Amino acid sequence: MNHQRECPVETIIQVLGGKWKPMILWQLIESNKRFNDLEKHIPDVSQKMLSQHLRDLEHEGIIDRKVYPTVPPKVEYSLSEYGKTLIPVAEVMCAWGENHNKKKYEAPAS
Amino acid sequence: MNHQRECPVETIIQVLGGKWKPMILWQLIESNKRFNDLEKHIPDVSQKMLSQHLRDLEHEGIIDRKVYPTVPPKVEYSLSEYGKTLIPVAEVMCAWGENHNKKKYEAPAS
DNA sequence: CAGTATCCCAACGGATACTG
DNA sequence: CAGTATCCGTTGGGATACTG
Repeated sequence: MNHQRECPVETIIQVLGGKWKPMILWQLIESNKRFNDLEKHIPDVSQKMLSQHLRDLEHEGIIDRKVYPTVPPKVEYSLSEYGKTLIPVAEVMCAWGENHNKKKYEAPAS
Repeated sequence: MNHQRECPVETIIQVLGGKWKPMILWQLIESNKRFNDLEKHIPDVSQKMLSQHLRDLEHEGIIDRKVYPTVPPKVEYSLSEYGKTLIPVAEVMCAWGENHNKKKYEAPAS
């Protein structure tokens, strides 16, 4: 591990750093979902940002997008095999974040 | 672990999500440093952002700031005990990011 | 040395309207 | 249904100048 210079903690922050990306991730870890499903499960997300974040994650290879050529169209999003490598990392991040929030709530030093 | 709604992956992304914060972290993991040292070791960071990020990290309890009341002033930054809990998390994030970058370089699919 | 203050630009994200 | 296009406000961050 190289801590001196180009350490790519930033990389994963960019991949997960959109406002709704972690939420999208958890949703797709839970089960494959259609665009509309994601909208319903993620309150307050706009179509624009949902669409944009989905394309970002797709381009990073994290999620798969399957289009069924029907009318009306059906599109299913799922976590890719590669995307599954993110799960343990996200769990670790999540655990730290949970503890951090708890700490802030208990001791509102700021 | 609760993956349905408020999962705090976002929390750690906020804590580490400034442009220079991961770099600052690695620097302070390596050794305690003064403001000027950090400037030297982090090329291209502006005084404004270095100062701002340091205060952010301090307020989150990640780093300690020790002022020596000398002339000229001397200020030493260090990783707090609590901040050290971030190290293993950052290592995991770093490892995934490193692999992700390598993958992109090998297979420039995009 | 270790910062602050100010100005400014670019990126992010929300609201709304439109489409194959 | 699953998006895209446009507009617009907010925030993040760079450049420069100044200070205890």
